[in-house]
Amino acid sequence: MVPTKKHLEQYYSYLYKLPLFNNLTQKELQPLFETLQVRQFHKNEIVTFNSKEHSRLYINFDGLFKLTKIDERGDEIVLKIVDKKDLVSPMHFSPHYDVAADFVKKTTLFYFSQESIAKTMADHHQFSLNIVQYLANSVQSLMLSAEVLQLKTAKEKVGWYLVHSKINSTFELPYPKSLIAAYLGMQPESFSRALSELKKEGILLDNKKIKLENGDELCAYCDPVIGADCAFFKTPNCLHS
Amino acid sequence: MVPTKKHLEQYYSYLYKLPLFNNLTQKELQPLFETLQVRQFHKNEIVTFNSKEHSRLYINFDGLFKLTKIDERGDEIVLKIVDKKDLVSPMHFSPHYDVAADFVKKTTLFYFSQESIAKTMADHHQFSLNIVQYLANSVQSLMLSAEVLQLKTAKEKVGWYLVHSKINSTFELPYPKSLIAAYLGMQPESFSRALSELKKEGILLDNKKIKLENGDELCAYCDPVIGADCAFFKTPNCLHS
DNA sequence: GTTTTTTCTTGATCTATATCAAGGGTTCAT
DNA sequence: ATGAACCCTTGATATAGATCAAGAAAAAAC
Repeated sequence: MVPTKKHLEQYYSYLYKLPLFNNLTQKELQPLFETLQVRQFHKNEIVTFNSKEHSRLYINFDGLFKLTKIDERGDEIVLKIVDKKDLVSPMHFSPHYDVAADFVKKTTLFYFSQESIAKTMADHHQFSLNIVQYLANSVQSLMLSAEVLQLKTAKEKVGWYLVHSKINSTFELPYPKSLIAAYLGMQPESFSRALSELKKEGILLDNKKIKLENGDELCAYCDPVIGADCAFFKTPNCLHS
Repeated sequence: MVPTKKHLEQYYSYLYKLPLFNNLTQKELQPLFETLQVRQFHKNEIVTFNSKEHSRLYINFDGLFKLTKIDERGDEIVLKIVDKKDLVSPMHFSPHYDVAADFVKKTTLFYFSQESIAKTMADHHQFSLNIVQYLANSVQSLMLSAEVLQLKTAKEKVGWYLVHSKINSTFELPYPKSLIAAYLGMQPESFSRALSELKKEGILLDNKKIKLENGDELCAYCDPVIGADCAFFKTPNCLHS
């Protein structure tokens, strides 16, 4: 899909603000931006992202999808919830690896071809650094997920997710509970039961809004990486001080 | 530790062959190699790798260790088994993330400071590309681990690991069973029981050597990424054909 | 080559979470 | 407003793998 001129200006200013393009000027980015492509996916569509047909870098402009793997039995893991401004780069996968993009909402993705990205990396060292930063963040968040999924109990997983929501998105659960449950590697029933356990500790979920009795109940479920973005990080009240 | 001149030559030719330095000449690498540092760790030593004190890129020259996270209860996950020639780059972690390096054998690590690496990336675009490749591989192998750990049963996990060993290391289990069990997120007892299940399918482990009755019994546990390195990949006998 | 230590196996039991089943809320379309 | 999906919750039951315990085998130390 080729976007209209009018939209393009709007798209460029959206892109320009993304961390991927940090410390690069509009002028430097212009040649890359001119290769921008746009594609829409409808709700419930499922697309296989492999490096053969999707040797690209995708940016979620608007919408929501999950990156998943499904096995022969139909069991699924959610590798990543891809919200607005998030990236996915099948261009970095090996030719034999693939994941499914499962669209939760109607979604508009931007993408750049592997060649455009490679050229921009060659022309602007800063862009290479940004790509490295993006991949390093991906590595770290996958390591953190592995830790959460393997070591935490159901209640701890849910508590941990609520801390994230508290710190990032102003006390609100950003997605349906069943999506979060899948991301945490548990069944919706277990998620629900974990929530009722947390209620006993003064942590209440009222129509997706997190309500706390004292305000510090979630600190027990925090980790230092997400904690660093908390207003109370390393104050006497914080566990990571 | 400053290595002697005699050792240095040997070290350089070792390094030069690593994928990290693909498509770079000895001459291009010389300035980086001159900043090489070496450190030894003894068996059972545990070191916290965080980006504050370990803002470096480590290369395992000789020995074996595991990258782990341990929680308050003492439960551990193994994020990666780091064998000879493998890399770990705490320099890419956020300042608040850390992992433990738990040395299984006496180990000699090489390392380069973040500054040396950054300079080499700036001077040689190819080196940036190699760093990107290394991180992309890390992302992919973490995604694959997540899949294996979450979706597979104990027996399938062990079968999957045996396929790896079969394809990479000539039918031999490279590490103690308890280490592999930990890497697969299971107890040694469960590993042992899984092995006896596999025995019924004609898959026998005789003193770390994998013995198969017909030769194709492990194919059921293969994945396409590791499968691509198998001699029979995409032949009629292969499940991924 | 014998002892000591570590690793592995096997059996009995326990437990957290999955699964199955059914009812209660919300949201959306008409 | 009313019905139809869909999502969530709660209860009963099942189960894979953990834990506990003890013995066997292998490796390391002397």
